[in-house]
Amino acid sequence: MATIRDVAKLAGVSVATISRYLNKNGYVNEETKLRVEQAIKTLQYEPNAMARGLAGRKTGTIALIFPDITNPFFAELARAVEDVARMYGYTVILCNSDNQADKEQTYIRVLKQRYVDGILFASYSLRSDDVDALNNEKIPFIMLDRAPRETSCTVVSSKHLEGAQQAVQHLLDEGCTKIAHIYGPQDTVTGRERFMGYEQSVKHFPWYSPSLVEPGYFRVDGGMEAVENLMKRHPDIDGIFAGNDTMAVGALKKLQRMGVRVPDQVALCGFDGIDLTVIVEPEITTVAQSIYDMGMLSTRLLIKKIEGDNSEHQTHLFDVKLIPRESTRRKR
Amino acid sequence: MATIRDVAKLAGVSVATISRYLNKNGYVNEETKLRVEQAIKTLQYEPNAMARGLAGRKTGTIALIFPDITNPFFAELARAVEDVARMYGYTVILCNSDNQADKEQTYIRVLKQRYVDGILFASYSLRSDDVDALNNEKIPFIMLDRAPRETSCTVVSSKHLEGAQQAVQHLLDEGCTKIAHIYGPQDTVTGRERFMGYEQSVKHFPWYSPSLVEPGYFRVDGGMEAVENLMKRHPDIDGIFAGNDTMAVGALKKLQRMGVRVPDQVALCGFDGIDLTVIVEPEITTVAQSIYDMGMLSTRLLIKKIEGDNSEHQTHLFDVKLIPRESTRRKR
DNA sequence: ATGAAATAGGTAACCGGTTACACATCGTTT
DNA sequence: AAACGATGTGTAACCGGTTACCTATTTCAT
Repeated sequence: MATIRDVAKLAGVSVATISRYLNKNGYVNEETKLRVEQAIKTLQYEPNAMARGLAGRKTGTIALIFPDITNPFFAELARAVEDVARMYGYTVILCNSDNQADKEQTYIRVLKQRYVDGILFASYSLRSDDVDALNNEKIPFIMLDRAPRETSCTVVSSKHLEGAQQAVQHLLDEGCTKIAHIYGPQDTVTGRERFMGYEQSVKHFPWYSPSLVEPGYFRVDGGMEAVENLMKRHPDIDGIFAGNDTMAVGALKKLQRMGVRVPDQVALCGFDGIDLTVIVEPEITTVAQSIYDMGMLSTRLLIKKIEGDNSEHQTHLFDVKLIPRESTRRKR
Repeated sequence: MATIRDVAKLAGVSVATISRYLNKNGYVNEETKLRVEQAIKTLQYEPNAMARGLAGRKTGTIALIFPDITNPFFAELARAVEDVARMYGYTVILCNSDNQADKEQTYIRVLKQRYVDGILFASYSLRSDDVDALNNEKIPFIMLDRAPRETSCTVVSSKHLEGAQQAVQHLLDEGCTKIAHIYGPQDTVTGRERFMGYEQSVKHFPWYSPSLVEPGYFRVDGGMEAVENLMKRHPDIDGIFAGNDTMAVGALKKLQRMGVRVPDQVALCGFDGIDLTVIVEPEITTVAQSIYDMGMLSTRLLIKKIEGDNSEHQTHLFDVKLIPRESTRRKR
């Protein structure tokens, strides 16, 4: 591999000039520029990222930490992040924390050691002192869907509470008279807010009971298990709001296995808007988030921060949109 | 951030000793070791990965390049790779090439610049001269499922041809009398070999016709489109072998939309063994690969290579296993 | 007693970039 | 004509590690 000094020698200039040319800062004569370009080409010179990182403290890398690579939600998010990052010349390191706080911590350590320029958190084990620590280290980061303490970092999220209320209202509108909820991890804002939205929408009904909720851990198998327990306790449930789509898919699966007709006997609504919901039959009604847009915006914000934007921490809340599909289309 | 020299000063030794302690090479006295540990702790010292990479040419990073992050097959593969890498102290950079050759090339360039210790290719745009180039650069790599030229690199793959034949045989056993094939990209070994397996198994039947195959691009929507075209041309098809599971899922979806009963009217078999096949109803028969094991083995092989194993290039072929499910269970 | 081997640790060059600072030239302003 | 700013380029220190090479002491077999 050729080094910058080889190029300098061949072009008959000093390394500083090459560096200036590469980074487009400082003055370089037009003719010199041509000679440098020629030298770079003949030597097939590629600047060494390690040396660059070491000397300049910029690596052109951002990391996305997310909790579950098998959840299509994060797959889509990752694509958005990658697309934008690529556009700005950054590389993305995808880090799957597998919902384990220690993995997440390891990643943070490793990423700091590697001088990533910024971090996007779509994972949630982070406590507010972790956030403070990151702030102290001055490493730019953005939280997706989680805000341990609102003002201390920039957050990109959706209107989860509102969405959950829309979902429940939709089920009510379709004539459901006893609606259960499969909730996600309560140490996540997403899981918590959607739960709250459900609770607020149904608590004043006479049929409401705290035994109408079951955890589903944001996973397919969790959704299946939850349905089983719910239907055992309340065979007369006629509507289920699942805290995310993967759980909704699991719920549907289990309902079908139990011989419960969807939507006739039980109407089902999910949350997120991933493609999985239109792959199954019947297609599942869901509260769609603008996943790709969230990914794009957060990446843009992060890159801005990296490149010196010092504006205040902001919170961006995306609208959500209920998409009615077959799983809630009931004959009245 | 504390540096190695700070630690050296505090511990009252030279940087070489710290380095020796950190890398566990060379001799370090027990007492000295304790002082060093103490110093590291009080300074909260973390070695700088950039400097390490630059000086030692080892970064403790491996990259996994794959074509489609939305395909659960690669999600599972990625988890296996990550798990093993973690075990050996390596970090994984996940690179989603989105099936675009240029993205793949960009990644290779970027990864080389960043001194990744090794690369795992589950993507396939690589031509044999690319492979030669990698070999020349002496950067360890392993191909998953693709072997441009068998002897020039280590390959981990499955018995695709055999699996495809098993799939077709299974459909025949279940009484199918006209079997179509939805094939994957023909510039992939996987797509090609499964196609060949199908072709070899059916070409001697009187009902066989080249118009019984359609491309599905390994994607859900591709599978849907393919089914539409196939059924238009041959309404009497009673069996479909899809070249992978995502296409099979798409096929099922379309068949259901078209009012075709699965498996009664058309039996359906996929390939890969991803969880999606048991989420849909009916559950889809598939030829399962040992995805996780393939990921584990290839990562182990890669790390071995990185750590100096110079044995010959080998080809590891995993067995596949037909898993009969409802989508092919026919009343006879 | 002696020399080889094992143990312990220091010095300084090096990895391949970036950049502060110095210096030179040239056109423009006053 | 002197002063100044813009342009163009080189020198060398520095980023934070690794490691080759060297020195010194201890252990141990002969």
